[in-house]
Amino acid sequence: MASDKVSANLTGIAAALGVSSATVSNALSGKGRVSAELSDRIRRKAMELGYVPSPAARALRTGRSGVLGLVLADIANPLFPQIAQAIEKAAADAGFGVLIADSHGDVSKQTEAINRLIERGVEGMIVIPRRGTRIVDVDCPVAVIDSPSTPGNTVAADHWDGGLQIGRYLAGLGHQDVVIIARNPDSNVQNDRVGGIRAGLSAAARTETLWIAHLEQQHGEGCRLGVAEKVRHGFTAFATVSDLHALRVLTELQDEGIAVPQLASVTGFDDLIWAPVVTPALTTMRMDMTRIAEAAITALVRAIDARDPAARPSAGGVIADISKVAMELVIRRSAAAKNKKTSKDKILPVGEQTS
Amino acid sequence: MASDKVSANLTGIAAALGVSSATVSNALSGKGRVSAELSDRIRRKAMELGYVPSPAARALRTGRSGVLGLVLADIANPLFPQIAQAIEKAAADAGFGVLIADSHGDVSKQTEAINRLIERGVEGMIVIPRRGTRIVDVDCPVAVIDSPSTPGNTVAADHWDGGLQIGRYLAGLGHQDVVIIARNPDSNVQNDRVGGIRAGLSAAARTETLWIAHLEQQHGEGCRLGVAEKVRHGFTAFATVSDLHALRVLTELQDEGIAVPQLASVTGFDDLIWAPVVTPALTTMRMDMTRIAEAAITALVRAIDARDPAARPSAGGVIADISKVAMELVIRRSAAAKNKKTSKDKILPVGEQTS
DNA sequence: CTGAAAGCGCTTACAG
DNA sequence: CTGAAAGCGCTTACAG
Repeated sequence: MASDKVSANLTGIAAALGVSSATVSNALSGKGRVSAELSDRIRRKAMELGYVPSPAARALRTGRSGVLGLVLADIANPLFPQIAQAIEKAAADAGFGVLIADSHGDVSKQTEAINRLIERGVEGMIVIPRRGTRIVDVDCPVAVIDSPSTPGNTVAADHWDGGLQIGRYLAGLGHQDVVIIARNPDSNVQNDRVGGIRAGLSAAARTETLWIAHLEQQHGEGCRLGVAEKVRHGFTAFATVSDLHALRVLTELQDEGIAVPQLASVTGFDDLIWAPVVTPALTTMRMDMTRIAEAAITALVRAIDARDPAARPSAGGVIADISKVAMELVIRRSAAAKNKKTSKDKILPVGEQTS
Repeated sequence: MASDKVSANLTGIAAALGVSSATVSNALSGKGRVSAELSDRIRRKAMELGYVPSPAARALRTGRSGVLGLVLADIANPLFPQIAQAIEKAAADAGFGVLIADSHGDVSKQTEAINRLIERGVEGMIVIPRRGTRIVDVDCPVAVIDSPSTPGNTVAADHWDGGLQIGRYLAGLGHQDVVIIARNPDSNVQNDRVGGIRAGLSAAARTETLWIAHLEQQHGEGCRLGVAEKVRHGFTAFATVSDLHALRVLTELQDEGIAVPQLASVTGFDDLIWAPVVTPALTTMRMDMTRIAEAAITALVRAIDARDPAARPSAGGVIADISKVAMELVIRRSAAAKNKKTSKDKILPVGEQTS
């Protein structure tokens, strides 16, 4: 019964067995300096007493807490679940726990959040920074996940290439008039995606970029995007930089009686949770969060291990690997060939071709 | 410059000032046993040396890590961002850090996740359990956030009442034929919401409940829900148990040319990120995550503090407070009075009345 | 008001 | 193969 347990520690196990705590430690850590027979007895006794090593004592002794920090500009980001899940998994696989800190999109709080994490003894941190912020001068290794265009970036999806793939896909479907939709021109990620989309369309294509932040500044949050109007002006496709925008475009179009994808194609980005379940299901770009998280954690752990323990324990700095992870096109039904009435239940073959 | 710092510790500060480390400790912790003048000098020196207390040493000495665990059935849940953000904030305000653990929806991994957290020295944990799971026998205080109908629940939104409010609202709008949509009949949260909705509708109402899990079992994930068919059979409203389902219903209806809310009303739950930006914006129920998180953290911290430090340090157990936090109806445009063509840009007055 | 000392639970050279 | 000892950096009675 759990209630019979006494707080077992190394000393307790040692005493119960009449051996030294050093031996117990060696046996349990499996460094092989203890005879197999004694090791066995020690392990059994540890089990029996429900021994859990004290992380505090171990951390104090070794100087390693086994904990990483995850700093997010805004936890409420719809992509956050995927990110957090992937980071947590990669960290756990590398033997680390992860402490979260939310900077609530506020630059000054980002610094606060970073400091809180340091005060809790993290050995390194992953930062997904707020647009335009630069992370410097943190007293521990830092891996930044942002966009390859961000200085000091460590890993990122290849957002530009993702845009390129979408642009080419749309071009391949015959679209020549496309509206590109993003939120904020200050975001490197969004700019990369927009640039890629433009580059992927045919050179002769007519293109127009809508920045939602600008629209909302004039008409208030959640305002209409005026996409039906664009269709009337001959645009046949809407390439957005996020599934959230794609959804907004899709429902606005449908609400105005414009059939998707028959009369207008819509594409998103990120393969967010609703992308596969809306009607029509969204064609989108997916990033491999698992690989991104693994790359970030690998770089971080390498930096942590490289730190000379004899030197300043606080040796920090941003890891600049600038490695890019490819994005993958997910073809569903919200984008179709221009001017071709498509059967609703048929998935179009991909006619991919360069502009 | 950061690079000039030597790992400053209490002893270092003490040595630099020619005082004892006990005095430095007392001065810095502000317990007031040190003269104001000396305290000042100590604080200045600490600042100058960039002193950061060692969390490991403090934890080892005091037996308190200052860290809480957050265990989620599935981080990929769209509600997770709100939850994590609120928990992180409430924990930080109470002086705790939060370590995350994802059980990936898997029951056995939930136990693993809990153990990992304990091995990292958390003083208590918040668990948002997988459907139907019961948390028992954890060696530290546990606060469960689930549904008030879940045994061992600590705090929860009042899901049943939320359903009741939606049901009454729809009844007030004149809806007599409503389809209730949920995913999984094993979920207490979903059952509470469904039960509440039914109770809120007029006794004479015709009601039908669609379980998405059943549909998908037959027709595959992301299959059509067949809502247009329901409209043809005289149903005028779709009360769903999540904005994700509401979105699915909305787009399917729109895709089939059925105008929302003119021909069919749709309601959701949780006020997820897209609820305000789709067209028409979703009428939904919002839960006050901040209050839920605060209640959970408060109960948890109380339990942690109540633990007799002289007794088993592992004294655990699930806190059963069963407190309920009211949900709030968010009226937007996706639900409207039955048979009344509404101007698209007008928000309907609430005609709330009991069945 | 200030200090000397013990001890939290580990790990790691170093001896034997 | 096993053990005695030191020490990680703090906090906390206890003396003075």
